[in-house]
Amino acid sequence: MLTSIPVTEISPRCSTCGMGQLCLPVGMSQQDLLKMDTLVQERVRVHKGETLYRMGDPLTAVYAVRFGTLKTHVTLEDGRSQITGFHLPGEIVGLDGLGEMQHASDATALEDAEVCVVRFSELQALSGDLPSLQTQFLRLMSKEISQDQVMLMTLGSMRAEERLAAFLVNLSERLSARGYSSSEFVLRMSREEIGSYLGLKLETVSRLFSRFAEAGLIQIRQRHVKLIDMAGIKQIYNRSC
Amino acid sequence: MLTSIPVTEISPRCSTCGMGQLCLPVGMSQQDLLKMDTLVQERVRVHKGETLYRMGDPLTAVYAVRFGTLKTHVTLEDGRSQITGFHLPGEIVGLDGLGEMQHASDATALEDAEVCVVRFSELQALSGDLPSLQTQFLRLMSKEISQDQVMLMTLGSMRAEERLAAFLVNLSERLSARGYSSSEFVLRMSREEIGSYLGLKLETVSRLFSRFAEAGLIQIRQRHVKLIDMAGIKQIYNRSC
DNA sequence: CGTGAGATTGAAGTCCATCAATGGTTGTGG
DNA sequence: CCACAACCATTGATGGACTTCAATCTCACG
Repeated sequence: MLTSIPVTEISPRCSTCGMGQLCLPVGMSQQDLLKMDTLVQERVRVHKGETLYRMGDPLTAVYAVRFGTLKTHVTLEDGRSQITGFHLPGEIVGLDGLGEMQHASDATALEDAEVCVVRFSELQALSGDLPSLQTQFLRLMSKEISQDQVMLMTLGSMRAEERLAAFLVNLSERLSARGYSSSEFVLRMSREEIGSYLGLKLETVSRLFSRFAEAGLIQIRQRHVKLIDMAGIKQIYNRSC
Repeated sequence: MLTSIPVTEISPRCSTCGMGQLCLPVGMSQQDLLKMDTLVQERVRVHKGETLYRMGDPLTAVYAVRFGTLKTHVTLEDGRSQITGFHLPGEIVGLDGLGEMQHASDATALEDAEVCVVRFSELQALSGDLPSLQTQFLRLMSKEISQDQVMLMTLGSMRAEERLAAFLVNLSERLSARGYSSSEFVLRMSREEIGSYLGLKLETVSRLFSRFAEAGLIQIRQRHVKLIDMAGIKQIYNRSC
C-alpha cells in the first residue's frame, strides 16, 4: 500500500530541497521560497509497481517527484495502453487532471519512489499572495504541453531508430540536469515500456539497441546503458534525409 | 498581412460573445463576466494561409479563436513537419509558449479567421482580482495536456483506420458543441494536413475515406463529409480486437 | 540453485509508404 | 467568360519498415 509520511519540523522542506532548481520553486527569491514551506504537508512513498493514482480518480492534489521514477499511462477499453511519460525527480505529475478535477491517466512507480503531495486547495490559497508560484505553475503546465507536442512530432513523423535515439538523448539530458552521468545510466523501464512510450513493439526496441551497439554508438547490457558516441546518436535524428 | 482590429465600445465583448460557454469565460458569474470585458483590447484578422505566430517568436499574448479554423504545427530542421492541432472557435492557441515566453509552434489559418488577442500582462493583472479567470485558465491548459495525451495514444497505438475514425468523431463532436451539424460538415484541411496530424500519408487518408464510403459509413465528396453510420464509425476504434 | 520474467534473435507476414499516373476543382488572367 | 494552370484528390502497383510469431537466452530474485 501507499505509505503516507507527514512532513514535520525536521523534514526537508521546499526551501532546503535539492530539487529546488528543477521543481516548483525555480527562480524564486529566498523570501518566496520560505513561504513555499507550508505548501507540502504530506509525502507519499510509492513502491515499485504501485499506483499513485488511476484514471478517473478525483483529483485533490498534484505530485512532485522527490526520488524514484514514475510512468504515466492511459488505457483504452480494449486493453491497449500507451505510456505518456516517464517522470524523474523534480517533475510534477497529475497536471492533466486539473481540467476536470479528476485524473486523466494512471501513475505507476517504476522503482521505489517518493512524491510530495501538493494539495490543490493549498496551491490556490498560497498562489494568492505568492504570484511567483502562480507564474511558475503556469510555466510548468506550458512546458508539459510543449513536451507533449514534441512527442507528437516524434510519434507522427519519425522512424523507429530516430525515436529511440531521441529518447536516449532526452533521458541523458534530464539525468544530467539532476546530477547523474549523462553518458552512463540504468533504464528504469522495460523494453516493452520504452516501446509503448515510443509507439513501437518491444522486439523492435531490442533490435534497435542491438544495432546501435553494433554500430558503436552505445554499449548496452540489459538495462545498463553507456552512450559512446553522442554525436553519432544525435545524427540519427538530425540528418536531413 | 495580419489586420489588427481595435475593440471599441460597440464591438462585441466577452460578456456578449456567443463563444462564452466554450472559451475563457466558461462558468463565470455575470459579475465576473463583466470584468472580463477589459481583457481583450484587440482582435486580429488572419487570412487563409497567413501565419499568426511562428515558432521562436517572443510571446506577448495567447489567442482565442473567434471565427475560422487554425492549425498549429511544429517543424524539424530537415523540413519534416507535424500538425499538432486544429483549432475551432472558442479554443485558445499559444498556450505551449508560456513556459519560455516564446512560441513553441507555428499557427496558420486554414480559412479566413479572427482571433481575440489576450495579452499575457492583462491576463496576469486581471487574474489578481478575478480568481475564476485564474481557475478557468488552468483548466484550459490542463485540458490541452490531456487532449495531447489522447493524441499520443492515437499516434502510438492505433491503426490508420482507427485514427481516421477517431478524428472524424472528434471533429464532429467539436462542431456540434459549436452549433454546427454533427453529421455533415466541410473539412477545412487538406488530405495532407489530416495525414500530418494523424501520422499518415495523404494517399492513406484518401484511401481510407474511400473505404469508409464504400462500407457505407460516410459519404465524401472532396472536403464535404456526411457521417452516415456514426455507430459504425465509433466501432472502428472501440472494437475490442 | 532453480525459476520465471524480461531480453534477444530469426523468419514470415502485414500495414502503410512510396512511386506513378490520372482525374477533378478552383482560381486567375487574358 | 473561358482556358489554362496549379493544386488537390484518387487509385493502382510495388516495396520496405515494423509487427507478429516463435524459439532460445540471460539474469535477478526468491
